Amino acid sequence: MWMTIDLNSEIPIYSQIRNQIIEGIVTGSVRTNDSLPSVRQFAADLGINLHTVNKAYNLLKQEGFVQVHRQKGAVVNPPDSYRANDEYYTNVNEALRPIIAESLCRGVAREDFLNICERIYEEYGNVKEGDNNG
Amino acid sequence: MWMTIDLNSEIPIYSQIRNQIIEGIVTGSVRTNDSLPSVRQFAADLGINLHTVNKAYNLLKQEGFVQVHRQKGAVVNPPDSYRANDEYYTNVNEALRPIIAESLCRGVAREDFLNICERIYEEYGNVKEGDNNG
Amino acid sequence: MWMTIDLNSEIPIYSQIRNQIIEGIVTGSVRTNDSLPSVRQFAADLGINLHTVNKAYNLLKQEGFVQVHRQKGAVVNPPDSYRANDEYYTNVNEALRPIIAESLCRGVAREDFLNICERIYEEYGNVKEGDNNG
Amino acid sequence: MWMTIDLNSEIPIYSQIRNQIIEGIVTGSVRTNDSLPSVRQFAADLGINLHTVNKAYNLLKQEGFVQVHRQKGAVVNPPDSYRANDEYYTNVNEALRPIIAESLCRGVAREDFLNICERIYEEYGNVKEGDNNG
DNA sequence: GTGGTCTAGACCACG
DNA sequence: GTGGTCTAGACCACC
Repeated sequence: MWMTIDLNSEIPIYSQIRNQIIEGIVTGSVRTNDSLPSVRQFAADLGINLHTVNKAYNLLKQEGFVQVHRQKGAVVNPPDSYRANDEYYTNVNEALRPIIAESLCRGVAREDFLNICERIYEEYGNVKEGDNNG
Repeated sequence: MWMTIDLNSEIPIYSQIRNQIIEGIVTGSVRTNDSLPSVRQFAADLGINLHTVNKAYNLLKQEGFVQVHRQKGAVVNPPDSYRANDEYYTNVNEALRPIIAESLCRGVAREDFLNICERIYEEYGNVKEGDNNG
Repeated sequence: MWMTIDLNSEIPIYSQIRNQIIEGIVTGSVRTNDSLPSVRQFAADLGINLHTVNKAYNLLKQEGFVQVHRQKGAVVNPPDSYRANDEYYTNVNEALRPIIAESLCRGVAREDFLNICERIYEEYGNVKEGDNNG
Repeated sequence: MWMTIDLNSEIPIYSQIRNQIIEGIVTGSVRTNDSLPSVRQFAADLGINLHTVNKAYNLLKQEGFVQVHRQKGAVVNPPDSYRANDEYYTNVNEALRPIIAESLCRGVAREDFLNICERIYEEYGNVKEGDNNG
């Protein structure tokens, strides 16, 4: 499967998995109703422990991205299940504020910062609201 | 000192300290050549462990924001010491990518995301490159 | 047959089947001496595994609700076969205690909780003792 | 600590822990801002694995009952953090419906069922809304 | 000292 | 075969 894990990263492995699955949803390589690989399969492929994959899946479940199924494993929810809500906007704000503060502090112009964001958006192919899957 | 620590936050206390000192540099409440409070003083004021403040200072030192003198304690460097470099741009990109991916996934339009960023910039008073302190 | 299975529910499918058959007895859509569908038939109708239906039937048998014949399949017992006994009262108590504890904890007034119960009773049409079937 | 674990119960150990801590909040033996025992300590006391206790604490955290702290461990939230909301009422309904259906089916009169509930309420000392702690 | 992460391996419930 | 639970033991981050 399309995924690279950096065992030496500060980011926990389960977060890396979670992030890349979300990326997959954005880029269209993971679609609504797709089943993710079984925890055992995926763990074997990535060379990590099955519990680590399981934790990633449970995190995605808790965030509304997937539903965990007895037989089919983790199945990707339709986009409506994880539409941005107030809680999410709060979280984004809290995540962005220190990043932006540091950028300002380091002398990065607002335009430059916004350009970085735009470039990332373009990487993801300018997916628009509602087009990401389904 | 102007600082609020949330002991219940998921963000480590030393990161909260580091973030707020950077915010202070951005807003001008912390200036070049200012001495930060001594670790003992600061720890006592915040009601936290001395080692925690020390860790925050060492992080800031490592990132170029301050210099640690034996006598004067942690002293804020001039802006040139921590101008954005390639390494920083790499880090910002890595930090932003999963945030933007999740926003896309959750159906947040690019314009909305950029507006959130702009609003944070305005909170910081539209500080421009080079104006932040000194 | 009148039954909806939620494959995504946390409740095991065999429990869902068992619950809905009990509901059927309460509402009168399943009567004493009725034969339940054959495991094969039922499994095919619901699009699930044959073993799952079998497990539900065995559970119902063990609880006294049905009898399993070789020919007629699962046949609904008369109400006397599954009248509440001490064991049942013990079970109900054990099931209700954590639910009530949590309600209290979350600030739900006793009257509100009892009203919820009453409303469910009314959904089931105020069936009275002994009137449920037969 | 006041807690009894039944290793042979169908109810997972982590659920038993979670239930009894909620009971503790209701009866007043666990109060707002109390720290629960450390996962290691508690696991040793109960003769179970530390991860099992950890899972219980994380469940309580997710449900709003506690906050997990780096130093103080799991700290009980004020009642406002876990006031009943619409989601909770939905869950209660779903939990009660099969219990009530079975009671009806087994010939338990509505009054008897409500009496069972009342008796449990009295076990918990007729705690009223808002009186449970704080 | 605390909890968080990860590994390894077992058994069970589910279908 | 799947995920869920539990155990055992390791290392690390935090304070």
